[in-house]
Amino acid sequence: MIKPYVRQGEGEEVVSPLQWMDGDMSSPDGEASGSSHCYRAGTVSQQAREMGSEDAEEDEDDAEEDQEDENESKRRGPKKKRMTKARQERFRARRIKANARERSRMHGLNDALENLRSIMPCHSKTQKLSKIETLRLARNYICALSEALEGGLSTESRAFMETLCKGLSQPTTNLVSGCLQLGPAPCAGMRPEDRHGARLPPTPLGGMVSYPSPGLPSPPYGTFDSAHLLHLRAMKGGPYENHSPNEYNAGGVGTPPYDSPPTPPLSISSNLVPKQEPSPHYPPPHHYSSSPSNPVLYQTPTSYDVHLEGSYDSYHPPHMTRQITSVYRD
DNA sequence: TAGGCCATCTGGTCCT
DNA sequence: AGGACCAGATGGCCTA
Repeated sequence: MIKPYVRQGEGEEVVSPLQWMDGDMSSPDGEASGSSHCYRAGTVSQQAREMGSEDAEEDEDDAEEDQEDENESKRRGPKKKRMTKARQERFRARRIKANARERSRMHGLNDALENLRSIMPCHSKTQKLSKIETLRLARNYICALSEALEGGLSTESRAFMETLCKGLSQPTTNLVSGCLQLGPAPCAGMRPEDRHGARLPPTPLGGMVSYPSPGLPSPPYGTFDSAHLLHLRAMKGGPYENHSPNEYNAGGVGTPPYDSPPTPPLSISSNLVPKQEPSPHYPPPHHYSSSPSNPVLYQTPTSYDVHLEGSYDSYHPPHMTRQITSVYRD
């Protein structure tokens, strides 16, 4: 497999297809580029045609121009300028510059996104939030903090976490709840009766009632940066009452509808406790599907749920080992 | 192997 | 003319 370029940061020079396409038309590693790899096959071959040798170009230009003149006379708009070699070179140089600018622009965008990630309440170096999830979580975070500021939401309440998790994918929800050392928030479409484990009595939201699972280690999802919330801890918390499921969607802002299901109480008292040693086999996989209208959405009950509300010491899915290991190194 | 995520290239549009 | 921004296309990588 020929790579036309490598990503930056890997110690190799970035080579654009346009650069190696020029000259002898061989790829950076010396292979002929004819069939094995064209970065954008159609475009490259088209450009190869445009940038062919001057002799061939002259002949073709003459022939093509005759035909083009016929078409041109029927066509409206400005006549297309002939691509002289000088124009082609200018075009190519401009294109290369534009590509470089676009690259750096996207790098800037990614840097900004990385900055955003770093101030998210959930931060994991290994299980990095995707771009879309970062934006969703950021939006939720702002909403949740706004509610907290207005006094309607305790930062320690489960509702706070639910607000954080609105519209997030199940893996991200797990990450957030893991950081908060909560069980995963139940997803829309998931019936309460599908959740295994003991039925627990309702808890006053915002209270510190805890239903700890015996020996429940904190999942290695990442770290919940409690410093983000410290300044809010002194604020009055309160029941999370007037929160309609779709209020955040009123402005048509992206996040899919979230039907808040009845939420079984879980331990929410530990979001500010020191990080515990995580289990090396956490989390087990969740099944989720997504659709354009509702990306998070369906979670089949798994043994994970059993473990969350009971003991999950015995759950060691071997196929998760790699992910867990990497997170564990975090 | 399919699907998600990502980086990059590219052409179009708008603006200066 | 050239830069910024955008969206579509493409292919690589990773994970379930």
